Amino acid sequence: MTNKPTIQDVAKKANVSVATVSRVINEQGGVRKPTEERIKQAIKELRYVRNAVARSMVRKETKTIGVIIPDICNPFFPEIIAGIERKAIGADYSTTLSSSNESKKIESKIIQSFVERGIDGVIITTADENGEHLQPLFDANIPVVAVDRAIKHFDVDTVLTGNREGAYEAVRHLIMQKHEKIAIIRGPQDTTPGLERYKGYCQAMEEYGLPIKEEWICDGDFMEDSGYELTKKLSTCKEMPTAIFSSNNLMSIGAIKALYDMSWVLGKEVSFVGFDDIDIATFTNPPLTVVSRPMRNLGELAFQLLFERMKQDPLVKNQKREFIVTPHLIVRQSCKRSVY
Amino acid sequence: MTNKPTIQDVAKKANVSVATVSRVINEQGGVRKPTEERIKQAIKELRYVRNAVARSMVRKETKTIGVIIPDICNPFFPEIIAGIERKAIGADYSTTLSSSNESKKIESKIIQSFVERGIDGVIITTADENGEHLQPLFDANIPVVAVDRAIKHFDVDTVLTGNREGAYEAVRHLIMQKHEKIAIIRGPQDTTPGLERYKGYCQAMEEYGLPIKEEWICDGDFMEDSGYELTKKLSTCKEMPTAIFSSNNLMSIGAIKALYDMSWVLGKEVSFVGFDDIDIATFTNPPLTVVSRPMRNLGELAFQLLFERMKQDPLVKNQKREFIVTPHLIVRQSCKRSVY
DNA sequence: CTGTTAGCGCGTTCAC
DNA sequence: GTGAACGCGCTAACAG
Repeated sequence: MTNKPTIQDVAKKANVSVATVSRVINEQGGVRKPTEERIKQAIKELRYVRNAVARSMVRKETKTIGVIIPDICNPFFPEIIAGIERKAIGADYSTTLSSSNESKKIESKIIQSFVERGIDGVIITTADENGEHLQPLFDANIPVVAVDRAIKHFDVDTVLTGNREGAYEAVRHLIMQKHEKIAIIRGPQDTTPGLERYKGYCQAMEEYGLPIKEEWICDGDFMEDSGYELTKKLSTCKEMPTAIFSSNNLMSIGAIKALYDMSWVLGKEVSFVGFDDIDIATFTNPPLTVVSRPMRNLGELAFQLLFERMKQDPLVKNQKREFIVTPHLIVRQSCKRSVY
Repeated sequence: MTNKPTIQDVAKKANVSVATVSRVINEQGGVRKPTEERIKQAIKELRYVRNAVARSMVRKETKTIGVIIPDICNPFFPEIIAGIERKAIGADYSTTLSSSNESKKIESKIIQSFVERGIDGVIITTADENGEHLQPLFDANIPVVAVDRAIKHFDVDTVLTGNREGAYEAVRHLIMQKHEKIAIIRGPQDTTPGLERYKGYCQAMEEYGLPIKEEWICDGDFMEDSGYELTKKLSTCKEMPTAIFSSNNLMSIGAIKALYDMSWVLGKEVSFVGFDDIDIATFTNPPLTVVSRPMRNLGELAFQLLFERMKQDPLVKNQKREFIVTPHLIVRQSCKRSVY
């Protein structure tokens, strides 16, 4: 960032004023053809590139959006990001990405940095759904879209999945296979996905008059290790479950690993359904039945909503919008009830 | 980004000059305690946050680095990114991420946008190793670090993996299991990883005096589908290979899927080693032997190198540095030579 | 210790 | 059609 030619240099070289150069740079028209050519020539010769910082300064926009996610290594999020970026690049926005590692504190810092930088909008899967820590964003009047997890403290556009329905369908599927003793590995109950998926589980169980033993309810943290540990724990139940519902992808991986390690035979001694599809699903024996959702679409939708906000589309003013994308069950073979 | 209080407002409220406010904001010292307190109070009351754009304008740095990768949905890259971000956040840098989708054209656009935005440095896994399209970065004097793929046209710090050694070890391992007919699913030969891994394969084969049939050499594009298709193709060889070496993670997944679909029995009719570890590796039957590498470290190292460049550390001036991180073989069971 | 002021590079009136 | 000049918010001399 040194000695870069400025609009001044171009103006001088082309024998015009900076105003005229600015006009052709921004394609505002109203410049005679020959002048324009001269300017373009100068730009090329000088290798001039416009300075977005200075431009942001006067325009009061950075054409940049911030994205905050809790864990970039969970394959769910790269898909979301890919969706966001796809749309963003089309709208000529850059994407600044940060991972909070599920820490509210880190998230606050990221937010601070975002508002300092004058980001135009934020898409966030928050580490803390209370959301008071998003205050600075609202102070600065920066539009926010929540993805996958809601935000309680503020009214923001939100893109969620049908968590409850998805979980309900999954458990119902288990029940249809004559399962009655179904355990759940829950996610954090202070997150929308964690709680709603649990509710879906309960709903299905209740609807079919099935009892829910306390020992079948395990609390995980959406990470692989907890899936592993909790599955081991489930194997020690006084009343052994014949099926397990796992609340997310990473915990499913852990769970399956545990099953293998304990020789608790999948699809024979115990059935399994997980929320979110995973690579390993078709490699286990039998393949895993899972709840799947169009992740890339979630990201695209999120950007779309944010974009409208950033443009201050009058149509969407003052109304919180909530989109719930419907997931669907991919039935493979891990739920068949066989001999027990 | 509207009506935000400025340093002026704070100055007025605290009855001092902007210079003094600037001093406390930047913790430069030389301000009497009571004045400082008054200013801090004003900042709090006004909810003032400093404007990084204006600051960048005069400081001529944005405290932002740009990261370009070819495919965010390849789990290899999120790990890299996690490593970069970890270090970056510690050094108080933000990270702007963009995915090129392996397109040189898109990559050029991203680069253009980066230099316009006055990014301080770039970490890139380029879609085109020739690298002429990186010219604008050098025009603008922006330091660059290449990760995983080299850049030919310019001398830049580079972080690579021991691709050849890794592949060599993998193939050698196969040979030690008495395999002689070993096929390779190659990556693009105009990429360092693609080419070097192929060289490692050749080296091992030659060293042990094993012939390489042309039909055993398949050209993939590092994506899952090509792994799938090429494995199918391999099954039609006149002289069937007894082992396959796959050049990357995604192609490995495709390959294994193909094996399953064709009932070409893994670990029995055909052995397998892949470059890069993958989730599914421990779920296949038998589990997959793979070449593994410390991806997060690659990212951390890359940032470290870039950081030194950005600080213009005189120690590193004018020398291109190249780091090669050694991979290692994780031996599982997919290579045992059994009955054929 | 604190204040004044000159830019940083650009977009935008408002004249010409 | 084109140009001159102001100001965006801040930092960095330089004065006091």
